[in-house]
Amino acid sequence: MSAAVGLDSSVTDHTHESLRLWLRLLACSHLIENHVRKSLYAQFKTTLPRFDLMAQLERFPAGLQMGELSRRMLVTGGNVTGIVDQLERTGLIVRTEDPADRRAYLVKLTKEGRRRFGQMAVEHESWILNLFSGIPKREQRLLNESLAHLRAHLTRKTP
Amino acid sequence: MSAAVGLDSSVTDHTHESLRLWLRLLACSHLIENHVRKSLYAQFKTTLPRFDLMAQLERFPAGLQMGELSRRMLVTGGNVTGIVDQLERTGLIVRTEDPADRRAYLVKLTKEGRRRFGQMAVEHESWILNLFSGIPKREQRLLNESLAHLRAHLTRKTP
DNA sequence: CATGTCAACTTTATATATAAACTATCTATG
DNA sequence: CATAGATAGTTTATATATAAAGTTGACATG
Repeated sequence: MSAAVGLDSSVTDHTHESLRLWLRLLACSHLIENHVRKSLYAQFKTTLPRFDLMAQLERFPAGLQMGELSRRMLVTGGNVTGIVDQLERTGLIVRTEDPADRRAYLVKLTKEGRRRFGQMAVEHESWILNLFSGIPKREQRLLNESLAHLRAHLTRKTP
Repeated sequence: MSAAVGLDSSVTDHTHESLRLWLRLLACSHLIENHVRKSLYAQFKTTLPRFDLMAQLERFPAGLQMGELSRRMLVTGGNVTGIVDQLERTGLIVRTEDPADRRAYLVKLTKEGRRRFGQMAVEHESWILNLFSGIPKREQRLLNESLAHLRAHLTRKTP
C-alpha cells in the first residue's frame, strides 16, 4: 500500500515537474517576445514575424522557398504568404522564379532589405544581451545545452 | 592588442550564447505550443488561449478581473475581452458584477466550464508528460530551476 | 503519352494579438 | 463637493496565425 502511494506521488511529482517546466518555458518566451516586439515596433515600426523571416533569408543569399520558410519558422504556409506579401510590398524582399520548379519561388532579401536587416540585427543583439545580463555566463551555457537537448527531443516527438 | 582581441571575442561569444539561448527557448516553446494546440483542437475543438484563460480561473473560484487575467496571461486587455466573449458565448464562463467596483467584472467558470476544464486538464497533463518523457528527471529539475531564475530576472528587466 | 497523385503556393473564414482611442467609474485633493 | 487624473474595460484598425479548400505544376507508372 505504501509502495503504491509512493509510486503515485512520484508520478504526480514528475507530472508537476514537467508541467511547471512547460509553464515556465512559455512565460520566459512570452516575456522576451513581448519585449523584443515592442522594441522592434518602437525603433523600426516593424514586427517580430517580419524580422524573423528576414533573419532566415539573410543566412541564404540564394533564396529560400516559401515552404522552407514555413518549416524553419514553424508556421503554416498560408501565414508565410501573408508575411512575404507585406515585406515584398515595402521592397525589403522579392519573390524570384525558381528555375528548377515553376510552382515555387525563391524569396530573397533586396539590397535595401539587407541594409535594413543589418540595422535591426545590431539592435536586436543588444536587447537580448541586455535581457540576459545578470544571468551568469555559466548558467546560460548550461541552459543552452539543456535546451538544445530538449529541442532535439521535441523535434523527434512532434512529427 | 591581443588583449583587445580577446575581449572582443569573449563579448562576441557571450552575445552569441545569449542569442542562441533565446532562439532555442523560442523554438522549444513553439514546438510544444503547436503540439498542444493541435491536440486541443483535435480532441476538444478549442484553442490554447481559451484553455489558458480557463486554467487561470480554475485556481480562483471567487473569480478574476479582466485586468488580472490580462496580467497573468501576459496579453493586452483587448485580447482578454475577445477570449472572454467567446468562452461566455459557449457558456463555459460568466462575467459577474464586482461588488467592490462597478467598472470591473469578476470572471468565473460555470459548472459546465469546470467540468469541461477538468477533462481537458487531464489530457493536457498527459500530453506534456509524454512530450518530456525521455528527458531525465534530474535534467528537468535543473532546467526548471534555471527557468525560474530566468523568469524572475526577466520580470525585473521588462517593466 | 495519359492520368492519377503529390507538392508548392494561395485563398478563405475565423481566431488571436497589438496599439491606440474611447467610455464609465473610482479616487485623491483642494 | 467638485474635479482632475487614474483605472477597468471595450472598441477599432490592422497584423499574425490556423485549418481547409482551391490552383497550378511536377512526376511516376501503366
